[in-house]
Amino acid sequence: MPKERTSSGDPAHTLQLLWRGSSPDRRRGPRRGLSIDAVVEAATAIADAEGLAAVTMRRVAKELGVVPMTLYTYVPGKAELLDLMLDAAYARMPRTDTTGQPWRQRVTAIAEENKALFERHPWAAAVSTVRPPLGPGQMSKYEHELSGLEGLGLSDVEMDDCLTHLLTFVQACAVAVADARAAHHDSALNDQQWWELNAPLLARVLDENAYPTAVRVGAAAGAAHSSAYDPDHVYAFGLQRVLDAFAALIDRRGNA
Amino acid sequence: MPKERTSSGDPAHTLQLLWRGSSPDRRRGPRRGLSIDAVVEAATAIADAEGLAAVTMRRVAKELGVVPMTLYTYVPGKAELLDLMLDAAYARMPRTDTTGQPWRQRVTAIAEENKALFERHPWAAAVSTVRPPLGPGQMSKYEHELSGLEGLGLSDVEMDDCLTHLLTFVQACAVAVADARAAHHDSALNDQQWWELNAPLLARVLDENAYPTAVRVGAAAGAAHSSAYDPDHVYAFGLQRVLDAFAALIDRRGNA
DNA sequence: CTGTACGCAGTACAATGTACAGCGTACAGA
DNA sequence: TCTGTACGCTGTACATTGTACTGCGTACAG
Repeated sequence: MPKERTSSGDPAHTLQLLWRGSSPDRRRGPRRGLSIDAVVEAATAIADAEGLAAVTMRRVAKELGVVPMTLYTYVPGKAELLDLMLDAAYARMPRTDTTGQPWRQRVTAIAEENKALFERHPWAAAVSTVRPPLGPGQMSKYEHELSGLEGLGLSDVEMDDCLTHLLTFVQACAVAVADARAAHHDSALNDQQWWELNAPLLARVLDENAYPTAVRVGAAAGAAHSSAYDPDHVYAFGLQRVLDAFAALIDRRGNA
Repeated sequence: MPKERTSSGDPAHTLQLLWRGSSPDRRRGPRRGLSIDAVVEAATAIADAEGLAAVTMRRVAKELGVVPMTLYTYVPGKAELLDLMLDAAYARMPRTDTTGQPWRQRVTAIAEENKALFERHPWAAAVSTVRPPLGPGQMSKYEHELSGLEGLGLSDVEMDDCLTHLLTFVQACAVAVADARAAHHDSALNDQQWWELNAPLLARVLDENAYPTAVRVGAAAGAAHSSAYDPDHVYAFGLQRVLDAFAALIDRRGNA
């Protein structure tokens, strides 16, 4: 499926919510029983504990002791709620100060911070960021991460390119982890069990002569990690590749 | 959201479907009006034209001139249908013969084949592959792509690692494109229009002094590509990085 | 004191995957 | 040739989702 969050609402209103624009004038009527932050916090708690699929308007409302429709007086819709959740999560990310450290450590720190984000909030990997939440959290994150890439001799455009490349990689890893978790959740099998169940069945229908390389390499990879797909290894291996790639780009620039 | 497809059904049955296991004995009752292939083909046609969200059991059934529940006599459920769609798409991928070419061209060819897959079938990017469809299409694809990585001095495990890294990257790019398409579809705005709408609003709430690097780099990146996010550029830039990374790994191995 | 704006609640609807039960067909065995 | 049964297909039904709409009561502005 395409990812979640396709806010079709009014951009101005969404931005006002993200930046917590003050209420325009004195409020009439009964006092508000909740706050945007409370709604976002409740939704985030549910998502952290049970995954994004558990975040339904009814569920969030129940958690807050109100009826579902009440939420719509705080948030225009579910898409905007996801925007707010994501920007709040960005805002809460610890931002390591790596000034003075060698660039590989600085880039690694950026990756680790994002990895930690997705470990604390696995659902965040599943939220589309092609139209990012343009809130203070996102801005501050972007500012912080770009700072880590300054002084390497990269152009501004290359800095953005490299950051995008790095974050795309980390998010892709997180998506895989989240998918595995979701599959585990509603198939009652974890990845290893699933493979152990399928391997012998596959061996029966698979002609080893037809796929010699696949069988050989697949066996080697399966033996090397405990399972056929080891997320930690994919991340560790991939991060080294990304660092090597940046090194090549930086060297090229330095010699030019 | 987590991605689609969490087949909770019987693995043995799913494998039998993927490999088109013959019906065990002589059939009784009325003759079948359709075939698995027809169902898979119809679903794929809908997904290609209107996205994965348009693929509902009711819609597929209507396209085939049957009632929704009829599909369940061909396929155990929607998850398995997605498995079959994906494996069929894998099977149909053109497999370029790159024997004898330099390794960069061979790796590039693998990337391009996958990019083409996602261009022809954008929905494929949104289907989770942490538990891949273990069918003939997937197997043949894996065999083909591994062959392209042989003879580089990489170990079997490294071949698998590199392939995973490459495919993860290409799929991540495709996911972004698919997300943008989906957002365009149900917000009536394409990415460029969305940015043009948000940029001036953002400028009003954004303190330029608080995010100097972000504003500077963001402006440069936005000016360099026509939009703030250019999928083609992200792919082209990223592929070069992946190739550089592989080069570093291969060189290291060669010198070891 | 009163009118009105606004927070909150309840009902309602369309869309989804699919469980379940019934109906009719066409082959297996007589 | 006749009949029982396995099986393809249909129709109805249900739980779950986001959210539009309507009504009620509150608390501040005048």
